[in-house]
Formats: sequence, structure tokens, C-alpha cells
Amino acid sequence: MSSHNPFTNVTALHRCTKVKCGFCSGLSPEARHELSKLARIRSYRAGQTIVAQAEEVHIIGTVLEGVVRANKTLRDGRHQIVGLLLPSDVFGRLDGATSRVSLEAASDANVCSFKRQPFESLMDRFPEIERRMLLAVSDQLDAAQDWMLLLATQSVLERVATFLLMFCARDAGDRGALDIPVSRRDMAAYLGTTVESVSRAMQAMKRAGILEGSHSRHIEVTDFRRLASLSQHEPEQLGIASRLPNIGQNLHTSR
Amino acid sequence: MSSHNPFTNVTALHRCTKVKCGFCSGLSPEARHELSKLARIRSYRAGQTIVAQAEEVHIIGTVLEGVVRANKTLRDGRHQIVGLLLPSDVFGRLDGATSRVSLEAASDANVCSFKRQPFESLMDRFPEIERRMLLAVSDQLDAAQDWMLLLATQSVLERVATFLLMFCARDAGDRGALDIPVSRRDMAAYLGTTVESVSRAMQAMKRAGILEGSHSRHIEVTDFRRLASLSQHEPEQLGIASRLPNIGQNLHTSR
DNA sequence: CGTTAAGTTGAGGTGGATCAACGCGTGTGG
DNA sequence: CCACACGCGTTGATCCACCTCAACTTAACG
Repeated sequence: MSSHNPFTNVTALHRCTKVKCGFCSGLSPEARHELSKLARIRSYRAGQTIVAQAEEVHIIGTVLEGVVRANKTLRDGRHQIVGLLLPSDVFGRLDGATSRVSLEAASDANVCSFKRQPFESLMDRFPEIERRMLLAVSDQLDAAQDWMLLLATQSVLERVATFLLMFCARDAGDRGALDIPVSRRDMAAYLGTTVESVSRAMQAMKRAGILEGSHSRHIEVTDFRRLASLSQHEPEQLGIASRLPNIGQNLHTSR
Repeated sequence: MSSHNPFTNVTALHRCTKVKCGFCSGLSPEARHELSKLARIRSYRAGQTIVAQAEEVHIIGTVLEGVVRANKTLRDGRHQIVGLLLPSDVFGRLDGATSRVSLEAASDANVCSFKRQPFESLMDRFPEIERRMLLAVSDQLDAAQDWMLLLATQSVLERVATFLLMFCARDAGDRGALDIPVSRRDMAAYLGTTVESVSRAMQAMKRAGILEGSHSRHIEVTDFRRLASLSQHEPEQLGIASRLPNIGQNLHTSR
């Protein structure tokens, strides 16, 4: 969106004026003001790398628009998406260590970023900023552990259901309309499976009357209950408690 | 160890005088002194629950001796160990939220614990304590993401190799002697597989001349290189960089 | 020495990876 | 404008790593 230089990652570089971004919301005016002096908005096109694995981390940031994937790669090339960062999610390592994931734009994305060192000294001056980081990282740890459970114990069908449920709760439209913000490839990499298996799972859910939709990126959830009962996760445990109250007690299925 | 009351979790309850525990090492004398006033040592027997899943968290703590497992359970009973906490590791949630894992002693264990609220106000007074928590949680996030990669992409043989490698690096004796601190059951639950598969993998490594040892909990690693090359993980990425300095450049294998 | 839990070994079934083919939308260049 | 290539998603057929169930061995303990 808007013109950009194809030879760099960065298509725009200017002050962040957003108040609602991941860090800034809820901070004191002073802290926000100081942060805004450090903030730079950067735009990445789908596929571009924001921070490479094993590279020293020099920025801390938060996603404004789009989806950023946190990817890990094994020596032999096998890889796994260990986190999908959506708007308001934060990323970055705090000590000067090397990044243990590579951060890549899964779609065109805008991020608000801070240079690490000035950011860290700002954390020293404003403990509220450090507290926000601590809570953000704690939430990511929870999410990662939820995902470990999913990867280790659930079938592909259940994993896909859980994935859809997450996004449903986050930003499904009134009539269950849902835009899946990532490709099948990324879905598969996040769910620890293959594109073929994801495809089969989605078709199975359509046949079962849980989903509708012909376009691969856009679906409609027609039977929320059954989707939730397939997932087997406690809704609150998926960070989706905010929407659709009381879908917790509906779901009793034997394996 | 020592007498205990079978009707409570707690077999000993007294001041923590250790300076080398997870939190205390490296802190300023003032912070250490204030912390020690809050600290209580509790002893748990293997199998006892320290914090239950979905229970409100009222303690923050650090492991002094033994192994604590962080367990997650699905509605239908399937479960997964999402973290093994060894001495110096910390646990606990910072805001007053409910715990999303259950913490259980995997062996007889001693932990040093703090009540959450006084601990949090201590964090406010001593930012260095909050910084330690932030780094601790960040490290746990890294570990969880490593494990996601392992669970999603690696074979059982590779997972077992990685598991052994972690403990090798942490506390293997001179001649590769290694005491596995958890049961096969816990190993399997941590590795996202079954006891049978773990057993077969270990026997296969013995047959291949990588391991020796007749007692199930005690083995000797006779071919470190091959174990490391089986693992496929970067040694630094396993939190095992501290020990056994240069085992990094040895491992080049094709899949 | 009986009992029970932990670990190992064997035999069989299966969920999902793999390999391959095909449809579809999009971009590119002649 | 068509021809072609290319990426993406879907579908089908095959195969294998691992789960499951079951039997057996070993260790631990009263």
C-alpha cells in the first residue's frame, strides 16, 4: 500500500502517532510521549523478514496492521511457525541476545518499532513500560504452552478447529463471517501439519455443516458450538474469552 | 526426606537463607534482604500439586531441589507437560490471574516461594527484581517455542535425543554419566509421545552404541556427537550453552 | 514372597505424511 | 488477446512412523 522502495524492507519511516498501539494504550501521558519520540513505523510486504533467526536483536516493536509470523528453523530445513503476531502484539528480545526466531511479514504489515537500547533505558525510567512487557511476554508464554498441548495431543481436525475458533473470537463478523488472514501454507506451518491435511480438514467441516464458503480465505462459521466442541480447548484458554460469552458448557464429546 | 505431614503439601516451612536461588543470585544486598523476608521454603513429595490448573495464583516461586512439571490438561483428559522446572527456574503468574498450567512435583522437591502480593509490591520497589522476572519469562518463552518446533516436526528418536542432550549439558558427569530426573511417563508426556515409544527409542540408541546403561534412570552417553547430530537442534538453542563449551561445530549431518 | 508400579518387547491398525495430478486465478510476455 | 507459466488450493492413492493393546520382565516394598 502506497509506494515503496523494493530494495529495502522499509516502505515508510516516520513517527508513530497512534495511541492505541500495543504499548501505548493505557500508559501514562509522559511515558507515551517519550515512547512516541522513539517510535518509527515501518511497512513490510508479505514475505519480507523483519528480524532473522540468530541475528542480534536491535528493535522492539508492536504490530499495527497485518500479520507477522515467528518462525523457527531446524538445521535440516524443517521449520515451524511458533507464533502469529496480530495487531497490538509485541515482539523483540530485551537483553542484547540474538533472536531465536525469525520474524517475517505473513501479509503486508505495518509495525511500530523502537531501537532496543533507547527503549531499554526508557524501561528503566518508566517501570510501567517494563510491566507491560512482562505481561506481554507472559501472555505469549501462555499461548506457546497452549500450542504445545495442541501440537502434541490433538488431531489435525481439532487443530484446525482451534485455529478457526481463535480468529472467530477475535474478529468474526456478525453472521460468523471470517477472513483467514494467512495462507494455507502458513496455517499448516503453524498447526504443525501439511497444506493437504489442512485442506482435507476444512472440507470435512464444510461437509459436516460447520463451515460454508467457496473462497479459501473467506469462510462462514455456521455451527459455532460444534466448532468449539471439536477444539476441546477451554475458550478462555485461547485468549478468545472476550467475545461470545458462555460457549463453555456446551461441549461434551467423547474422543 | 525427613519426616513430613502426609496431610498437607508442606513438609517444611521456614525462612529461605539460600543466596544462590533463582531470584537471589545477582541481586543487590538490599533486594536480597527484602526478598528473604518474604521467602518460605516448602517441600513437596513426588506427585503433589503445587498450583492447580485454573486456580488463582497466589505464590511466585523458584525451584531449589528436584523437578517440577508444568502440566496442561484438555477437557477430555489428554494432557501434556509444557515445561520441566529445574533448580533455579522460576514459576508463577504476575497479575492475579488463574494459572493456566498445573504445577506438580515430578520428584520430591523443595521450592522457595513468595506470596504474590507482597512480591509484586517488592517488584515495584526494586526494578531489578522485575527485570529478573522479565528475563526468566523470556527464557521460558524461548524454551516453549523450541519445544513447539520439536513437537511439531521431529521424530520420536530425535525428540528423545534432544531431551537427553539437554540434561547431558546441564549435569552430565565426566564420563557422560547421566541421571534422568524424571520417570518414563513424564518423559513421554513432555516429549508428546508414549512410554513405549520412548523405550524403543532409548533401546535403539543403546543398540547403535550411543548410550549404555542397564538401569532405566541412569545412563551413560558414549557417543555425544551422534546424539547431538540426531537432535538437529542448535546446542545454544537448548539452553545448554552454559556447559560443555564447544560442542557446537561438531554436528553436521544431512537428514 | 506376593503385590503393584515401572519399564520393555511384540504384533497389528491407522492417522496423516508423501507423492502426484489437477483446477483455478493471476501475472507476463509475445 | 491468447499462450504459458506459476503459485495456491484441492483431491486421490500409497506408505510408514507411531499409537494401541497385550504380554512379559524387572524393580521396589511391605
